[in-house]
Amino acid sequence: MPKLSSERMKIREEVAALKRERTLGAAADLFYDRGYENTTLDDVAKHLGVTKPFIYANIGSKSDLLAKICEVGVGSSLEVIQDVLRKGLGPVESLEEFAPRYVATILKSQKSIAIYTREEKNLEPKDAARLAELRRQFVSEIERLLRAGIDSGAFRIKDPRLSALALIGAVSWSTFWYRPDGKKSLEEIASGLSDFIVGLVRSDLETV
Amino acid sequence: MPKLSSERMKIREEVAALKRERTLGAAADLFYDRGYENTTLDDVAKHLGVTKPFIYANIGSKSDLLAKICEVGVGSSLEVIQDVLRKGLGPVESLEEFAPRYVATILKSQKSIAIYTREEKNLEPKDAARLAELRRQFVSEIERLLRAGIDSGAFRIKDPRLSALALIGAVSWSTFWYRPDGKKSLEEIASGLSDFIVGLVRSDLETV
DNA sequence: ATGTTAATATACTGATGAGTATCTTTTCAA
DNA sequence: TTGAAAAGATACTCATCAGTATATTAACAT
Repeated sequence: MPKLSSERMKIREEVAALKRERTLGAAADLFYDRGYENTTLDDVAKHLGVTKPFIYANIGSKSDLLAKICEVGVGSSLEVIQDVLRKGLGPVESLEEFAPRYVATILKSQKSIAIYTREEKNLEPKDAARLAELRRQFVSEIERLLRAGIDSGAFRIKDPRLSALALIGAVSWSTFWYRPDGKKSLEEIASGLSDFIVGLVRSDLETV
Repeated sequence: MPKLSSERMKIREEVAALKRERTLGAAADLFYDRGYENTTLDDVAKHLGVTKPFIYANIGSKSDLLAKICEVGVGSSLEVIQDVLRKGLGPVESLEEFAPRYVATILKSQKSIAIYTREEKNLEPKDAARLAELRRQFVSEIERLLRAGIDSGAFRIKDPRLSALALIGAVSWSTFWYRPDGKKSLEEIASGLSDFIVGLVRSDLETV
């Protein structure tokens, strides 16, 4: 193996990253439109203008591809809540910062979330377990936020866990009906859904 | 073909119905646990103690099986909202009657709804279109109910369509986390989620 | 320039599973 | 009882793909 300058290494890595990104993008488009089992690796390769071994060399097996696509959405959702909680704001402020960012993140990673929801059973058990753990963490952070709001009297809800699941459901479900080219813009939906959520739990609002 | 008495016909039909019901049940269990593509018709037949031609004779192809399973949940949800609206109650009363019945229906047809959500891409286009139309009708009935409540000033929400989708999402999402053998009973969840929904839209409640 | 290695394509294999043709058993009317 | 038809099992076919061994081309260090 020839020694490479760090400059060249950098380019190599960037090229590799680009290939992975494009491959994941093409695969996500196809998995989203047709479903995982109705998409062959040859289809994905064709859409990239390459052939199957290209995918195996750069990403790995079909289920590796799926796992990497699924990770995007859960991963970024978790980052949002953790980032908000890290600031140590009060429950109302936290929720008001979290809600619009969360909805926007979900809509932006629409395909990833939809694919994860639909195709979880096609993940390798190892990947499924890893992602389920991320999801579990996410739910439990939201629950923690809601509990704090209940304790402080700022939220009108009773059951923090059930409310967390309902809230997550209301938002996650949007990945099935949202169309980027629809009447409402991403921003309008994010703001509408987010008002809905905030109004949902806050006890001091008459109309949202 | 020998002429059969109507009595005998009745038994025949009941037997056929029983076979279909059992077959759909076994298939739903397997599709729910492993996913559609990870379940073979031989698996389904094995769980029924029969062989593949039994399924073809009584139901049809694998995707017919899927379509019939998916229809259960959407169908019964639609029935609930239509039944409630038929009574011509006010928006608040309608919502209060609808919510708990809807959640209970969804939880009872959990597998059907989860399978439909996950496996829609594996339906024949014809079946997919038919079921999508049922779903569209359902959303639009809920939207109508919410709009009535907004017009009468009883509901705190602004956008009836977005709220309908959020509400449906909050409930439908439960099919992914609900476990019949979990801590909370179906009734507890139905009541909790339903209070959440009602409190969500009503403007005259302090705490739900 | 040139030899070496990395990247990618071509062309294959092997397993799988939906759907079916055919054989066998059960049911039941007369 | 019997024979015809309905129900179902056995045993196949045939297409599809994930994954890979091998051949080819491109990149690049010296």
